[in-house]
Amino acid sequence: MARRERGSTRPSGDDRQDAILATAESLLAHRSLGDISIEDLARGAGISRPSFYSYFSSKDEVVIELLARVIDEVEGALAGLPGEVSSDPADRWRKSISAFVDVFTKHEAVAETAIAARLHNPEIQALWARSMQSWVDYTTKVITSERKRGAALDGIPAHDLAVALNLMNERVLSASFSRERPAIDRTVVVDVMLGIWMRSIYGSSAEK
Amino acid sequence: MARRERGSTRPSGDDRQDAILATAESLLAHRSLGDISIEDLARGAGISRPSFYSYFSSKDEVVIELLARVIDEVEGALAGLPGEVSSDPADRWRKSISAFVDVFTKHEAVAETAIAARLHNPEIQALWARSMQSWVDYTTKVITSERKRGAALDGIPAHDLAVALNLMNERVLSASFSRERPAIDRTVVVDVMLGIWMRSIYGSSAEK
DNA sequence: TCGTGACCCGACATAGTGTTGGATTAACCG
DNA sequence: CGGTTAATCCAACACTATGTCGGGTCACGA
Repeated sequence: MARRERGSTRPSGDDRQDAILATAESLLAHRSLGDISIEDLARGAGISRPSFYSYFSSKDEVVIELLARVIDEVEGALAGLPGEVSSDPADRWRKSISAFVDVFTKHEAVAETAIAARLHNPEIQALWARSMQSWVDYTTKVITSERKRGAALDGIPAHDLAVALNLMNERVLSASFSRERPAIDRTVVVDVMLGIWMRSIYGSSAEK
Repeated sequence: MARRERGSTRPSGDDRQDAILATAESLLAHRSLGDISIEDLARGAGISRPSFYSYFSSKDEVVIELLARVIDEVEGALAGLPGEVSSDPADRWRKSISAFVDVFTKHEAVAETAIAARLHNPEIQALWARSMQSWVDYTTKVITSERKRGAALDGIPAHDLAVALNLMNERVLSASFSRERPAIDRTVVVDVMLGIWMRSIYGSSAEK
């Protein structure tokens, strides 16, 4: 909000802003936010450090803008998911978990940066929370409808279950991508997560 | 490593080091590591800022020492857990999850700080990883033995399952304690986690 | 009492952030 | 086509925090 107060006679304004964002995303692929100075971002965009502040008031504001764009994509990905249960529940859940994984993969650097930066920045925290909330709401809705038709187990409140499973995905993916240890190999990570989702939601009967 | 090079004629040396650690832990209860300066730690321990460097080479070194002490406690907690299956599996898993939760709760500030600081410090990352690895190894061992006696489901590799469940606990607890949203209420968080563990390991038959 | 050495801190060097005010330049218009 | 305007730029400054160095200080043992 209020990230530029210049007028708009000159044509170069928005281009410069985009250049900063592009520089940030490309630098974040190789270094952490803390290792990138505002000077680096300014130089990358072809402007001086003070001029940076005409476009963003801090490094975090840049991350916020990058994250905001990813979140728009998240909302889109969710809208593309089936609202009703298809013939094969496992297939449906795999699709939605894969959608989550796809967003995470495609914007790996931004996601990792946001996860780290939210710890000291309430605004980033709020944005990330909004994104997670979208997934949780969707998950809760589907679990509830599966329970209504008698396919899914009761016992754990649907919302709590949805929160735990989505937080698990966030953490497990983060560990897999950043090659921490312990972690799950990238090649099987979706299968493992899906397995836990199926058993937690439906019980053992749902195993493949 | 090599965190003090003074000799040891004067008696005050180790006391000062402990004073720094105590100051750090108490300040971390209210502020994040980034909001605490070395000056704050030195003042709290009754020494000047330069003298701080006689005991620790950076703020992170202080965190490492605090975390190392917590980890010693973790190893102790694990040793106190039953190695064999008791009459009621759910009860046994509740005990081990509670042990994890207890450590996390008791050293909440250190745990949260370490989780945040590991993102930019490989040594903290390694220490935390070692702690998680302990839990994962224990979990893997128990799952395997439960499978051998035919009580637990096959399907997901035991190690992968153990990693995912332990990472879930880490993330879910962290969210509950720091009052993020979405999160699970503290009063039910153990029940929710236990429910997912039981269903993932045993299937629906294990529900209470 | 004096020497020794561990310990302490004043003062410095460095690096990054955020701000300011005057110079610069493009667009517009009379 | 030169003059006015206003957006844009950056050199230089102020501030904060980190990490370092070297000389001063104090307790102890001889």
